Amino acid sequence: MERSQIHRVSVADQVASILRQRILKGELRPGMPLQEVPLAASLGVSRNTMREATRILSLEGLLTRSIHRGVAVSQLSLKDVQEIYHLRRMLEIPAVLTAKTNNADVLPELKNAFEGYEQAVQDRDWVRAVEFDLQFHTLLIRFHRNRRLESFYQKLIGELRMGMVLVDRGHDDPGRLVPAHRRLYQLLSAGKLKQCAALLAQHLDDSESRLSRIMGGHNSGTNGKQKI
Amino acid sequence: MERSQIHRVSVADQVASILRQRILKGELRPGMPLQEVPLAASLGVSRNTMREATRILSLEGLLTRSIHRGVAVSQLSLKDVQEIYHLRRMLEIPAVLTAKTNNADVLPELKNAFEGYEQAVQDRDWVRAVEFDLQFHTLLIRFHRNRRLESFYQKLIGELRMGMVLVDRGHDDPGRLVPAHRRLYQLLSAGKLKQCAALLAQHLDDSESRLSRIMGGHNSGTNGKQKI
DNA sequence: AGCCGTTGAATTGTTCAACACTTGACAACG
DNA sequence: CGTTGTCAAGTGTTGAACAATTCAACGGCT
Repeated sequence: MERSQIHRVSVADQVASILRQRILKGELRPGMPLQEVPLAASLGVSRNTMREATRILSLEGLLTRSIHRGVAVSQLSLKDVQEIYHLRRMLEIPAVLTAKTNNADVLPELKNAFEGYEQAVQDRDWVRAVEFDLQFHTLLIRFHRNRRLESFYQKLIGELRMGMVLVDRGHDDPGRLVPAHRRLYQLLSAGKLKQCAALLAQHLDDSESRLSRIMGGHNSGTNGKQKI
Repeated sequence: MERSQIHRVSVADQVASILRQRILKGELRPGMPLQEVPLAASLGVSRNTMREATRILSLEGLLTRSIHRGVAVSQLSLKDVQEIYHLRRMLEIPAVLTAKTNNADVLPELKNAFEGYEQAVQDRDWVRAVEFDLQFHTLLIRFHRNRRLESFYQKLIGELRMGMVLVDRGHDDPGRLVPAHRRLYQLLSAGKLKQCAALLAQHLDDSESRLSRIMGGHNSGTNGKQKI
């Protein structure tokens, strides 16, 4: 009868979590404005609490504040995507290269992640697929054994998810880059780190060009407004 | 008569800036608890606004929230220092290695930074010295040309400053690692990137061991309490 | 004396209502 | 047709209140 932490979280944090999930699942689309009063009322919290929640999410990059104009779900530009992938390359590739010894605990989780990915793709559940995809890469970062880096990386990934979820709903045959994960895992567990890093670099390039192609394609199709 | 941005910042943001400065200057020492009501009153703002400000700073890592127990200025542990220096190495060294072409605009700023550093050390103004020291390294990061990375790095540096300012007040002959900056600049502007990277690695090692030695030394001397 | 439950003040978490300020749209006006 | 004034809607900020929780002090108990 010991709970590691006895559910001691403030309401503001819970509200932030709820909104975060909604954004990451694509329920709240990029560009969509959020009004304090109705939103607070719909969740049964006060306006001040809602403001604290939006403050949290805006510092995470998921919401964009514009003074006296309200908050809106952030919109990724192509430049943002470039920037984020630049960072992913910079962080993930060294991660697998330093993975030689201390991977005993991470490997099973990696396996679980790519298997869940494959399953989700089979089920045509794109939201879950994206989730597993990015969880796999987050696990790679764990090789660095650095909490701050991990939380920074997860912030990045959160921003990406926003963009990914809403394009994957379309078509664009996702799951084409599924087998890469399995192969990455195999190379990693075999200790072939340089090969793994090379494949990862290519995989990231694929992923980036795929995402930015779609985003550039019908940019105005997903959301015409650029404001806020 | 065009101001790029016409002073449009919320009170909460301004309060956060003020507190941030006080923390970074060492006026508010690590471990020190901050009470909402007196603090809000002293700055002439309401409690809610003060709460938004502390929310901001806690997400930056400068303050630590403990539910129903209040906020306190964060305290760096030795493990934190290790973690941050690990990241600094991971980010700064590749930065100088990729600095070959696009350094025209950064170099003058670098020069300005290390000259300001030398001046501050001559004046025995440790706060300013630390500021210039870390500004120099922040400029190195700029070689990556990545806004998100820069703001992440600055968050890291903010945490370090907290720890540095309060140990430098002591003795420990700061300024011993002054000449390194000048030399780094010279190597950089001469295009000797590999030498520069090597020196930088050594410089970071020096800096880390110096800081952690002092922190480990009279840990209980600077602040006995470990709570919150 | 030492242990344990209770009490109560102090502080934070949250709500609520009010007002000031800004924005954006619309209509009146030249 | 463009400019200007007006106005509603929404955010920014305040102040006061109440609920929930912590912490230390108190007092009874063995």
